[in-house]
Amino acid sequence: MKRPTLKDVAKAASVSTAAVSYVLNGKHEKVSGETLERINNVIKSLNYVPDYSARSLVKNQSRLIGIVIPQTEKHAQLILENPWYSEIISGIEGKLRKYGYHLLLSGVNQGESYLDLLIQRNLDGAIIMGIYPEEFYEGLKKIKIPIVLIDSYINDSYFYRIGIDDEYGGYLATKYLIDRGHTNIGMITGAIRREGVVEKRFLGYKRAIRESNLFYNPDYVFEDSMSYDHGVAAGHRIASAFPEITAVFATADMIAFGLIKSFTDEGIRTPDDISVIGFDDVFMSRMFLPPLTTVRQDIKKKGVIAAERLLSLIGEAGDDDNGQSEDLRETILPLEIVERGTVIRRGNGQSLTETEHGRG
Amino acid sequence: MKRPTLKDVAKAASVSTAAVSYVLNGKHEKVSGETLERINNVIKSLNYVPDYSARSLVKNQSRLIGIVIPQTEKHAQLILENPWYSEIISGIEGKLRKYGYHLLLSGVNQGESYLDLLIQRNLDGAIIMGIYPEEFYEGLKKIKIPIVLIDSYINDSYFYRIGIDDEYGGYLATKYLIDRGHTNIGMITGAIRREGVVEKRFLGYKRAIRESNLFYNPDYVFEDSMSYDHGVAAGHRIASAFPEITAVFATADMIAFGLIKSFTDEGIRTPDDISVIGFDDVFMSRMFLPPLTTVRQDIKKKGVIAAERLLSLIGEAGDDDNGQSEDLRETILPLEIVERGTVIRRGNGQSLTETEHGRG
DNA sequence: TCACCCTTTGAAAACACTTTCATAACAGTA
DNA sequence: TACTGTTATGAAAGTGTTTTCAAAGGGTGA
Repeated sequence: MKRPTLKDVAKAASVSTAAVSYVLNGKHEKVSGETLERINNVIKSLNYVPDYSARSLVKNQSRLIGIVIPQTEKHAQLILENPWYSEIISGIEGKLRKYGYHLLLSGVNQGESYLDLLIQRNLDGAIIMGIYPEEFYEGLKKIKIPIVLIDSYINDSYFYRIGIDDEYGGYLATKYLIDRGHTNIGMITGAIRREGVVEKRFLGYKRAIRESNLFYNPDYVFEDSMSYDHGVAAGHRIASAFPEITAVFATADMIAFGLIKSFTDEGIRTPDDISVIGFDDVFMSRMFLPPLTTVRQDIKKKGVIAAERLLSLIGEAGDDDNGQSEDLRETILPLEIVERGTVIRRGNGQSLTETEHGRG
Repeated sequence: MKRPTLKDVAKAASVSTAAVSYVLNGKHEKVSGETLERINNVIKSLNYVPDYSARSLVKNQSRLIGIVIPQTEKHAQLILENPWYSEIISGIEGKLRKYGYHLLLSGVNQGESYLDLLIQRNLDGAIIMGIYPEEFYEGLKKIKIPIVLIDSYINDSYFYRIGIDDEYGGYLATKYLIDRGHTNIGMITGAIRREGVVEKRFLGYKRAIRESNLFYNPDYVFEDSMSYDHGVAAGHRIASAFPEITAVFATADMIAFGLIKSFTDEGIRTPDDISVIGFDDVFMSRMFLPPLTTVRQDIKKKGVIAAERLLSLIGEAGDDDNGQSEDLRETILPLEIVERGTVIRRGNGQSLTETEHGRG
């Protein structure tokens, strides 16, 4: 009752293993119609399924795609808690499975051992999220495997990248607040790292402020982590130390949720007392109360496109590229502001002349 | 510049491949200290990493664990959007990686092809979430692979199960509302399927009602899907057709969010006008405004335990079981109500005598 | 010095496939 | 009938490991 092998099938159909292999791989031109049918019958009756390990060994490809998710050092746990990742993975998985590829999901801290994994498991490609040390990317290049980077600003034409214009996003959000009469605008954000998305959004924030001839106050940017908790902490800090701030740009929706929560606890109402704009438009942003005004990117689509790009690199023609050969190295997805309930026009009310520089 | 193989290492160290294999697999007793060192040096200098495909082929094990996530038929997309899954996967991944296992994540619809995958890829085990057709489980049993079922009520001692007492959870939630003076209690839920968690929670709901000598009204249970959207729809329906309902039990936090949202849109305040209790305590429940009162289960722990159980089944002693050999086939995790801001005692206020049977 | 035993080593088979290449079979043509 | 060309088939080599088993090596005791 052992699992049948290709050899068993060959014997039962009284053909060579080569013939069986041919039909398994759809090389029908190598096999006559009659034997084809015979072999197929045996396969079915024996319940034969090919062994990927063996196949992988000889073909040197695994039909496995690696997905890399950054992992906090503290918790040694995936950042999956951030719904952003869930959404993008959902997009990736859907596409990949359609083409017979499977997902190898790994949390990665500093890149370290992932390179070995890539080699050991013969991965056919990888989709990488997050920012890692220089050496990681160098290692990636050495292993000659198709790589798609999501939200990375690594300036190396070796890699294929899917992203958004984060600088513009930051600008958009900030400008949106400025246009609504806000002049003291805080920014709450994760770590501003060299060439990371956050840095770009920060740049956009500053550009909007300067362009409008407002004063850029470094004290108004609260940098820590892309987390709910940071939002909470920053919210309390703003409430107690910066009453003049009337609007904040959170560089992630999760941060915005934390902000609003702590504002609420402090008795500051959103948007009546302070406006908040987020970034991402994760699934739950529209569920939040009040629904979050935010800079929307199509997260799931990002995943789908990343998967398509990878497939086409592997040679599976997964790209629904309509002929136009744009520069495939870099795909920038559009951004838009979705207006919901957390931003209000300042000066809309009555008492603002009285307490011009603050919420009171 | 090809990737070095074990054979290359052997040659460079002028030993046989067997010796190299021994040190790779930590069989140090087979290799003298001197050669051990020499081999290790060569491995390092050649940057050698073993090929899992080959190893897998001969050892007939892959160090790969399958994770099965149910998938909606419509969207052919993972249900990852539900943060519940993200959290549990996060728990699983953390544990498994520590032991050198990797995660193969798949969305599965009706079970169909997953059985083949299990065989093809030589998976060492699988963790299965969701409910599938009978044949799927039959197939699972035939392939003799360690399987851990999460939240399943399949009554078959072949499988190892991790879950909670859903009936009790439903009872707990409903009783909590009853104890706070509510008598007309709605239940909003996903599909009540044979032997599913939802059915159990439903049973608990009914038990609590009967036990308190209240009238069980089938019209008060809104069955559709475990989704935010269903919550929204049900909320509107309750607002327009069932003004006498003063509290609802949502069998998933996601549903509760939808409910509260639609109540808000209808001008019904939570908890002042209607109380809502959820189930799960997903990460975002405490972030919600108002923070959601809910039946808490430790989702991440569920994942960790599932992983541990699987590891110990595989023989990796991943179980931190402190000696007691309870019935490992079934692990029931505790449940507790976390009181936050969405349930209020009825009759607490003043006007309730006036409009005794309704919100007004 | 020899026999014996224990440790260390290496040759080779096995794992389940793919693919190349040679051959067999066959029909068609001169 | 012999030759050519085409197609269908199968033998065998190769893929990178693990593991068994036999042999070599080295020490010990007599």
